[in-house]
Amino acid sequence: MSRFPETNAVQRLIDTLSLSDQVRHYLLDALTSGRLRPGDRINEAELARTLGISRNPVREAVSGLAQRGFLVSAPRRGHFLRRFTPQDVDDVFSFRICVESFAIRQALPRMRQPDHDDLARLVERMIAAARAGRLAELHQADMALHRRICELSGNRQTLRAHEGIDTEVQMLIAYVDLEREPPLQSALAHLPIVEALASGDVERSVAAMQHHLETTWAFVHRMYGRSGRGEPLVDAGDASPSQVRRTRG
Amino acid sequence: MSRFPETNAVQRLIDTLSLSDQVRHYLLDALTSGRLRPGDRINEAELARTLGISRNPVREAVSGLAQRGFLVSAPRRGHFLRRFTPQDVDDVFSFRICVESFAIRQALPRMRQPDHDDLARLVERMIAAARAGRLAELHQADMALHRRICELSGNRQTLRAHEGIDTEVQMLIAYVDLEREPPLQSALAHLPIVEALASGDVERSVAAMQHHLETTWAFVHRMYGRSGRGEPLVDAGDASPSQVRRTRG
DNA sequence: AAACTGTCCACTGTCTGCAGTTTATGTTTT
DNA sequence: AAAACATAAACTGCAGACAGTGGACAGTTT
Repeated sequence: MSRFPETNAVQRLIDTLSLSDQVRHYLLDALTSGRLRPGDRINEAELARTLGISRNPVREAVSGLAQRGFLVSAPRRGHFLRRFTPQDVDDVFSFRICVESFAIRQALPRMRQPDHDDLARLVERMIAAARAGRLAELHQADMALHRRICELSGNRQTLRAHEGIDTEVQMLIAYVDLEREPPLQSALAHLPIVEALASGDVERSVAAMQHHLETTWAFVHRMYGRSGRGEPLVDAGDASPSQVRRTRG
Repeated sequence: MSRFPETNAVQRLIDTLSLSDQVRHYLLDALTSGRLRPGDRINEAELARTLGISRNPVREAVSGLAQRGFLVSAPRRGHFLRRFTPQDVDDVFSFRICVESFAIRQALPRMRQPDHDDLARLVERMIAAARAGRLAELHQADMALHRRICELSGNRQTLRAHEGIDTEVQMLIAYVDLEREPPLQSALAHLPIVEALASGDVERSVAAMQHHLETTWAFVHRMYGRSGRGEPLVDAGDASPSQVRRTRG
């Protein structure tokens, strides 16, 4: 089939071309970057016009994101970015602790020196970025670290679940002016995890991870706790208070 | 708004109308029932003709299922039902143990007497179905029980994750003539879980659940272990050995 | 003034059609 | 006869168009 050695790489690039895929990434970026805010409606026709394409690829992307729970859809009315309640924060972070702890348990026995070095380098990058005030890079390395651990677990289910959680977390913090941990502190918070992993102590590693995630959780929770003690900021989709339903599998 | 009490039910029926949704359910059923077998191709046009609709709703459904990982897509070549390796079995079941254990931890403190009664009734139904040889009902109650526990956790992330796992498990066992646990034994295996929950002992409940899932895991694993010790039966999508890629978020 | 009814507009859900690829078939060449 | 090639069929990806529904607004009624 492929006579040219570089065909695979080229092929992959070409594959990425599918318009639906591009739209999906475009939308995911809009969601996680805060350009799209909770409750916002997604206008298929307008988006298609903006991107200079037809509505079909747009619909496929949007429909997929709805199936995955990142958008809520109201039949015949459109798709909306979810709204988040304090409970959503708790659900996401408690589940995240569950998943990433499990990832560590599966990853650690499989890790070799190069893997540990990898993680160490990521933390160094975080610290350097924090010192230099490059917040975007800090954030990026942060995500990469957590993701890497899930990859190292070798468990595709875990990795897949983490991807979903990761997206949710980014959506949660995207549109609030988050009262964040100080950058350097945030970067340093990952040191104990990587060190514990390097020592080979599973329980210590899990504990370190849990502690770190609980700290982050607390920061995010504080934001959502403000506008109403436990009461829903707005329940998913105020656009149609009674019958908005999440597209389910 | 609604003066008529049954309006909600009616509304739900009307909402269900979307063709994409219907196709999605149709396909999910085909996947989990074994009517579609791993490696099988999904022919959009043919499916559309069969259902008497156009290709658009079909594409939306298929695309969504691919994004959720239930299908693999090969650009310009089509969508295929995943193939499964022994590792997939291990990944799914180990992760399932992680998720359902977590569900119990969150659910138990929230459970009230009616909830315990609910679960007890489900187990009774399983036992009755097993004794009567109604395997379909047994299987259905089994799934309902596990799902109910995730619901009782009150954690939407957990429930969502469980839905994905549940689908994967059904796909895993759908097309193999599974060497199953004897029906009655399978039904009775759930008793310790529900009893432990009723006693309020979290650790005992978790242990019971883990034991049960490990037993099931072993049965499924045995099937996949046969055709090659650890070697992939076939890796995802032999249709295009080199460049099948999973549609990712 | 408040509630109700009817009309208009925007948008979703779906269909048909077309272009470019991939796969299958048949033919030629060695 | 097997392999390579050429041609035809089939399918995916995308575009454009249409019908039906929901929502907003204005006019009307009580």
